[in-house]
Amino acid sequence: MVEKRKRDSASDAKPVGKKRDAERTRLVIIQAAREEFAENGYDGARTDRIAVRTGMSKGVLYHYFNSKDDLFVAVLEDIYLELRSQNEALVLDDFEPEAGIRELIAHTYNYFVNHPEFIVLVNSENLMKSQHLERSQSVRSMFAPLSHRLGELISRGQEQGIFRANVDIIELYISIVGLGYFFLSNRWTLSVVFNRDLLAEGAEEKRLAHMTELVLDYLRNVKPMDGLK
Amino acid sequence: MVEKRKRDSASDAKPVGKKRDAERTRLVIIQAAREEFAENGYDGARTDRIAVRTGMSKGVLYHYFNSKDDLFVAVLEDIYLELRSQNEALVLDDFEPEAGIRELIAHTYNYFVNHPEFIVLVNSENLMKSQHLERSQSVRSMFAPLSHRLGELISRGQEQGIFRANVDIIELYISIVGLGYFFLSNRWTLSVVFNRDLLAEGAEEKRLAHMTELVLDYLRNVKPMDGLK
Amino acid sequence: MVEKRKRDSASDAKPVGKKRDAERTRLVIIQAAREEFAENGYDGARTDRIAVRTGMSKGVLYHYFNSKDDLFVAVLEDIYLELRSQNEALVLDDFEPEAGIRELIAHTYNYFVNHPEFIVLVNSENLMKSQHLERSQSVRSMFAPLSHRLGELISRGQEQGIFRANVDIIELYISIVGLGYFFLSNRWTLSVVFNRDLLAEGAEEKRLAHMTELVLDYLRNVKPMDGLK
Amino acid sequence: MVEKRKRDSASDAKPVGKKRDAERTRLVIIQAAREEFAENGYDGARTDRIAVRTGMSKGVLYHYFNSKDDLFVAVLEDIYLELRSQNEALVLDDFEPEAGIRELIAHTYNYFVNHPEFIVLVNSENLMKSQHLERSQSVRSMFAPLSHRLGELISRGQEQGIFRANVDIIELYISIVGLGYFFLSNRWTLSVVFNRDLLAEGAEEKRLAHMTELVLDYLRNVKPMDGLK
DNA sequence: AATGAATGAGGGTTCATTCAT
DNA sequence: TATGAATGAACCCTCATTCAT
Repeated sequence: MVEKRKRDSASDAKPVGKKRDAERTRLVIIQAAREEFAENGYDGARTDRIAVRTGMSKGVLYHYFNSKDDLFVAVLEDIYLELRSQNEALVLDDFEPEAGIRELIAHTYNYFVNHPEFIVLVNSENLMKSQHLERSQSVRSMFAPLSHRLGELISRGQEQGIFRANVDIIELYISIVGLGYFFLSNRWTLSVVFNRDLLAEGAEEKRLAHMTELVLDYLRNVKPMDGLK
Repeated sequence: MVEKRKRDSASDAKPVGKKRDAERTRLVIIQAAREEFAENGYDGARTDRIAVRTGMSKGVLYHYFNSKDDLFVAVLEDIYLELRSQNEALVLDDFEPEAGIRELIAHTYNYFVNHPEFIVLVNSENLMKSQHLERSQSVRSMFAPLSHRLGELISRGQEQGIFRANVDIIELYISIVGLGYFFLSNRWTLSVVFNRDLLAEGAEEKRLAHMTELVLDYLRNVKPMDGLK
Repeated sequence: MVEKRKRDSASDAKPVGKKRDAERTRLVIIQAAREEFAENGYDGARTDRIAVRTGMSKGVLYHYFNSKDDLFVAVLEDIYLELRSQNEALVLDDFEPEAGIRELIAHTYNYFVNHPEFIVLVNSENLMKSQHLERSQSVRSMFAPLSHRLGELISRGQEQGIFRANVDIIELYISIVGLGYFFLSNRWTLSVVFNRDLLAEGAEEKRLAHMTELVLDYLRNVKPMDGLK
Repeated sequence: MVEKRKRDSASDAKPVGKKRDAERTRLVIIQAAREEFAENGYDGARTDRIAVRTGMSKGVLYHYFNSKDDLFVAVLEDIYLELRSQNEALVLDDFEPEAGIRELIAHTYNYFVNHPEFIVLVNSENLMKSQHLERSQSVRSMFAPLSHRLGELISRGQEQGIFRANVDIIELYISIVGLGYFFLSNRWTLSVVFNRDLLAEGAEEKRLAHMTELVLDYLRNVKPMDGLK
C-alpha cells in the first residue's frame, strides 16, 4: 500500500512512535475504512468494524472525519488518487502504438486485479449516483491527462497507418476499462448463469488475452476509405 | 410490467379461488421489492418501504417470504427469468451472421437501458459473492441456451468465411454484455472523472454504435492462417 | 392522573387486555416521558429511561413518536391540556369578586403544587425559546378563555366599587401565576441564598397567604380619582 | 464585563508574574462557561464549545477546574457574587421609604434584564435541586445583608405610618424578585398561551410599572388596627 | 502550563423480524 | 390471511474526560 511508505527515511528526526501521530492516524483510518467499505459496500459497512480495524476507539473516526459519508469521500479520493498515480507511472511515449495499447490494457486490468476494493467502492458510489464524488474537487477530470495520452498514442498509430481513423478516445477508454472491470466485478453471477467457474485459476489471464485482441483488432482495422471520412 | 399480464384472462378454466389471489399477492410483493432493491441495493433497501410499496402490511411480506434474503432471491430469480424470456424472443436463426450479432448486441443493451433495476440488483448480488443465486435452482446455467445459439451464429459466419476462427463464445458474450453494462452501471462516476456528461441525451446511442463496431471488427478480422490453427 | 380514568367503565365490552392497545400505549408513553422530562429537563432526559418507565422496548417510542422532540411536544400539549381542563373546572361566576380572586389564586397555585412536573417542563421549553410549543396548534391562545373570565370577575368588582380601575388582565394574571410559580420553581436556590428552608412544612401555605394578600390589596386599592382616568 | 476590570491598574503593587496570568485565564474560562451554560442550560452545554469560546484547548478547562460540575459551581458563584456587588451599590438609606422600594424593584429587575444569563443559570441549578450551590461556601446566606436592609427600609416606612405592619421581609423580597424573574424567564411560553408578544418593544417597561404598583399598593395599605396586632 | 489526540460509555434512532389479535 | 404493535440488537454519532507529548 502506498501509505506504508511513510516514515521510511532513516533521517527522520523524531522517534518512530506509534501514538499521537495525527497524519499517520488519518491514513490508518482511511486504510481501515477502505477495507470495510470494499468488503461490504457503503450501506453494509459498519463504523464499529472500521474502528476495530484501526485498533482505536470509535470516537477517533469522528475526530478526523465528521461522518460515515465524509469518510467514504476520503476513501474514494484516496483510491482514485492511487489509481492515477499508478497510471502516471505508465509512460506510453516509450512504446510503439500497438505495444502501447497492450501495455495500457494490461496495466489497467492488473490494477483492478490487484485492487479488488476499487470495484466495490466505485460500484457503491454509482449506486448512490456519485453523490460523494460530486463533493470532491480532487477527482473531477482526474482522467483527462490519461485520455490525452491515449489520444496521442492513437494519433501516432494513425500517422503510421496501422490504426483506424474515427476513434472516440473516451468511448475507447471506457471499453478498455469496462471489458476487464465488468468481468472482475460480475464474476460471481456470471459463473452461475454460464455455469463456468470464472474464479478458477487462469480465468483472469484468459480474459486479458481476449480483451486485448478485441481492442487491437478494432484499432487495426484500417479500411481503404478511412482517410476520406 | 411483464408480470401483470399473467392470469388476466376471464376465460381462465380454473375456478376463481384463494390460490390465485395468493399468487397475485406474491407478484405484487416481488414487484415492490424489485423497485426498492433496485433503488437502494440490498443493504440500503428497507422492508418497511417494500411493505408501503405493496400497499399491504409488513407481516404479509413475512407470510410469503421468510426473510429479506429470501425475498431478494425471489427478486433475482424473477428478473433473470424475465431477461431470459426476452432473450428467447430473439430468434437469431432468421438473421445473416453479421446482422444477427448486431441484433444480439442491440437487444441485450436495450434490455439494460429499459431495465436499469437489473444492473443494481446484479451488482448487489456480486458484492455478496452470489450467495443468493447459489441457492437458486432456476438460474443456474440459465444462459446456456443463449450462448449455444450465439455459438451457432458464429459458426455460420465462420463457414461463410466472414468471421474469424478461435472465438471463445463465453468470453465474447461477456464482452458483448460488459461493454454496455459497464457504461450504464458506471455512468455517474465516469461522468465525473472524464468530465463528460454520460447521462446526456444521445450518449446511450453513441455507446451502442461504438460497441457494435468494436465487436464486429473483432469478428470480421479474418486472417489467412485462421483455417490452420 | 387524568389518564388513569381510561377503561374505568364497567360496561366496556372488550376485555381489559394490557397488550396491543395503541391508544393506551400512547398514553403510557406520554406519562412516562412526562416523568422523565420533569425529573431531568429536556436535555437531561434519556429515551432509554423513558422506555424503561413504560415497561416496553425503546423502539416503541419511535413507533408512536418520531423523535425525542416530537415526544416532548406531545408531553407539553398533554400537560397544558390538563391544566386548561382543571382551569375550566373552576367556575368563577359563582363567586363574589374577592372570593373569586382568592379561588383563582389558590386553584392556580395548587395545580403547580400538585403537578411539580409542569414547572420543569415549562422551564425547559423556555430555555429552548418555545421551539416546541410553536409547532403545536392546540396550545396557542390556550389561556384566552381564562383571562376573559378573569376580566369579567374584575369588571364585576369594579362595578361594585370594590376593585380598582386600570387593570391589565394579562399582567395581573402573569403576576398571579408568577408569584407562586417562581417560589415553587426556585425554592432550592432561594433556600440557600436566604438561608431559610423553603421546602419545610408550612412554607407552601405561607407563600399562598402572602400572595393572596398582595394581589387583593392591589385590587382593592380604590382611589377617589379612579373614575376620572 | 465586570470581571475584566480586575487588575488592570498599572500601579498594582505585586510583581507581574504567572500567578496573575493564571487568575486571568480562570476568569476567561468562567466567562466562556457562563455564556455556554446560559445559552444551553447545564445539560445542553458542551465542554468543547466552552473551550472554543476561550480560544484555548480543552485540556486547559480541566487544568483549572476538575469537571463540568466544578466549572458550573464556579460560574454560579461568580454570577451570584456579581449580583451581590450590584446590590451593594444600591444604598437604600439615601431614599425615602417608598422611593427606596421603587429603586429596589427597578434595580433588581434591571439586573435580570441586563443579565439574562442569570435566569437560565439559576433555573438550571433549581432543576438539579441546588446540588452545586450546596457545595459553595460563598453563596450561602448571600442575600441576608440585602434582606436586612430591606427590613430597615420597611421599618422606616412603618414608623412614618405609610407602610403596613406584618410584612414578612423574605416573602416580600421573593415577590419582588419573582414578579420580574417569572416574566423574563417565561416570556416565550407565555407569549404562546396568551397570544401576546411579550418579547416586543415596551413589554419589559410595562411589566416593571405593573410590578411596582402591585408591591407598593400592598405596602401602603395601612389599616386602622395595624398597630394592635 | 498547554495541547489536542484518544477513550469509551452511552446518546438518539433504525430496522429486520416476531407475534398477539 | 392479514394487521400493525412490539421487540431488541445494532447503527451512527456524541461527549465528558484522560493522557502522551
